[in-house]
Amino acid sequence: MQIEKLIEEKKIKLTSARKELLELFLKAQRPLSYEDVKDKIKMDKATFYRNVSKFEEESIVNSFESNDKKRYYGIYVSAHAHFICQVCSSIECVKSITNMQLEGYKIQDVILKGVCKQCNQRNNPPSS
Amino acid sequence: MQIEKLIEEKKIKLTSARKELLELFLKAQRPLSYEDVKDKIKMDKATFYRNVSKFEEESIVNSFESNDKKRYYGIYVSAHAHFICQVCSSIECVKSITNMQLEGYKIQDVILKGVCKQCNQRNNPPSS
DNA sequence: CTCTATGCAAAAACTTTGCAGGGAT
DNA sequence: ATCCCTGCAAAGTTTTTGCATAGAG
Repeated sequence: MQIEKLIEEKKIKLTSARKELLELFLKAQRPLSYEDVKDKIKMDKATFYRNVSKFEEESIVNSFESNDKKRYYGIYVSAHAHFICQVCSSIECVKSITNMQLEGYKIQDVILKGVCKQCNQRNNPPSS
Repeated sequence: MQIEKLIEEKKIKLTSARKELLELFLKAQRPLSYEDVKDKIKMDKATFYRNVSKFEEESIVNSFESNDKKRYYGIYVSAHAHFICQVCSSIECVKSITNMQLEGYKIQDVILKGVCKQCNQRNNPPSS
């Protein structure tokens, strides 16, 4: 199974808390905050933060802050952008922006901020 | 002068605190956190946060979080990306990535995360 | 003069740390 | 059996709010 593989190659133990957490991240298909996670599974905040921190060290997940002040974590997918709507705070994965390059730099994550399709249409309906 | 123009068109008062703050943002040429600001000018945190929040409402500045947990604020410049190094936490403005577009979305800011030139070279020297 | 902005202090929100007990290898 | 992980509680950090005073238009 995918999760065992993710962990086994790294030097950390696969505990049941970690398994639950990674399963959730895989299922979610979008980055999650501690608040999101604790609504789904019973897990102490210390355990959550210590584990995502460990996962980040091992490059299993990456994270970023939204405009709602919370940090969001998700399974690391290279060349995969996230769009954060400044109006409704929704987060979407954007697959079309993949091969961005900057000479000499290593780009690990791309975050786009702005107004999402829905909010955009709500404020500027196509008929106007 | 630039600052009076920025403010006068908006519906907020130009106080001396706001003037100092905007001058600092203009001079800095990079986004600043409250910690950066209070090292340069004497300003209470409440005043800082209330003002940058007001500036954001008026689209005078925009903001984002770094990986150091702090929020950074700067004069709003459209189509202007920021690169945040995950190793040294430095922030750089990237002018070469300007015309990114996503059908139906309004992109207001682009944040790139990764490893900057300097840290990249330190870990993978060109000679190796 | 009126209404908004400021500074201080206290509170809030999110994240981290210390410690004792529990679980994986 | 050992060493890392977990949960709880307490502390830490950054940001927000309440209130009385000061300042801008």
